[in-house]
Amino acid sequence: MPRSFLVKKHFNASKKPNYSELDTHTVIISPYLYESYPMPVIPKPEILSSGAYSPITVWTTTAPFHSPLAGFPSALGRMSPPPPSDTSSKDHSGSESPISDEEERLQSKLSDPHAIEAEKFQCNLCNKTYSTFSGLAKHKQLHCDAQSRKSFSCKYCDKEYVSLGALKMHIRTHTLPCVCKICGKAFSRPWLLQGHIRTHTGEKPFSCPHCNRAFADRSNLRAHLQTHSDVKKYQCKNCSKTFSRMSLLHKHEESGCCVAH
DNA sequence: CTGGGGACGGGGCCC
DNA sequence: CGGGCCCCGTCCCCA
Repeated sequence: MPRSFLVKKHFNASKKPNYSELDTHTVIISPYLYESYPMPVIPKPEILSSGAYSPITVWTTTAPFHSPLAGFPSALGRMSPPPPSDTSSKDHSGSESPISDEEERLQSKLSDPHAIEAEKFQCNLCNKTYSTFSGLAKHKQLHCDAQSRKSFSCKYCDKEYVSLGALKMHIRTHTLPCVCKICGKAFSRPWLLQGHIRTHTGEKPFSCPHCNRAFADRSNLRAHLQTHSDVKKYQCKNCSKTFSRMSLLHKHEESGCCVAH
């Protein structure tokens, strides 16, 4: 599911949202998120505290020798498939399996003590080194990972974050503290509100260097700039036609070009 | 139908 | 740690 459109569906009935309904923020938020939280919901400190904080439990994590974030679910970032070289793409569903795999790998090296000597097992968190993998694994299990993999869970949905700051930022998307004084619409962040206010004022601070056309939104200018480019950003794998927007490429693909792979 | 614009949302990064 | 900004992305609408 697209990440940001639970919110908007409520306005589908008409072109322009009826903000008069926004006496509370209720309309903005998908109701199922708040079954137990009658609106308006003001973010309260406790949602960030112990209840939401659940250490360890989350990461069934990946490659022991990568960054602590290596196994972080894609919720944190753009969905990019793991590099093929990431052999840790084994099934991590069982907490023991990664270790077992590594140990298995080591077993094959046991015949060559020099290899073991050369391959120090270093904790990527505290830089301690171990001569055996199991030593490192034990260390990580008991010390570093347990501390580093703290997760901060959103009280309103099931998202989890590695930092409190990230969680707080996310929670704003539920509480929508920035309210437009003109129409009452609420936003998660001040700059989103700023952009919205431009729709009232007509201010368009971003202008195209090629045609001087002005835009209220930088992203829209960026998209517009694509229209001046011969080779656009999104290319069809089949016919090499390029498109200024991903959505246009998708439409193109769905309309038939790439159907018969 | 297609291409483009408008409005908006979310995570990450930087200061 | 928090705010501001950037970048990427989506949906909707219209010419």
